[in-house]
Amino acid sequence: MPEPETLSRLFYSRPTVEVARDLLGMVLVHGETAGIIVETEAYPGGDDLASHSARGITDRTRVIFGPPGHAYVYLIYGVYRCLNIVAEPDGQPGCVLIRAIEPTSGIEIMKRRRPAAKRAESLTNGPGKLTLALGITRNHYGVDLTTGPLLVQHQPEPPRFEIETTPRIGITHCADRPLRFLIKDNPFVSRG
DNA sequence: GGTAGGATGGGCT
DNA sequence: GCCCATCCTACCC
Repeated sequence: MPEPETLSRLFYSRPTVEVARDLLGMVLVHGETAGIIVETEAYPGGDDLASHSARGITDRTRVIFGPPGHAYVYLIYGVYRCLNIVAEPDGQPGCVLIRAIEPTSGIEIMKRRRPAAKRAESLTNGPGKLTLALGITRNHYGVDLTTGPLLVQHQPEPPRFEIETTPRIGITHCADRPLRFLIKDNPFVSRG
């Protein structure tokens, strides 16, 4: 049984869409809690007006233009936090929103952090839910995911799965672009 | 089964 | 001052 391997900087230093697809099936780890990434969205920047980086470098978007493999965390609707992972080579914008995970470790801890979740499937089936369950806050803005304690690893024995592609959720600009990726028939995605 | 409305704060014009 | 890459509750089939 091989040891789980942490994804390297090179993994993230590729086109945003490729990184978004390849992150499916990887394991997101934070402390005692962990889960398999089952749903992502690509925000490639450039002419994609849905991307926060589309209007250039600001205090908030600076990390998206920096070296890949770092966390872009932001506050949404004044209430929740969304976790993104920076892609593309250093200097080019692009990040991947983690939208849902399938819990694998620390499920009791997650339940304590998510008292509103009635079923196991609702623990982490949304971007705001999974950051609560994993204990991710804006203090994680800019942290390096290749070193931890927040990191992404290969599954030792990855199962086979099909990838479904759809438009992204909850955006107004470029709402027709097929940049959302999910594991087909996985019950832990935010919506089928 | 479904959805309308509110919470709540920071980023940008 | 307006706009959100969301979630939960209440209420209605």
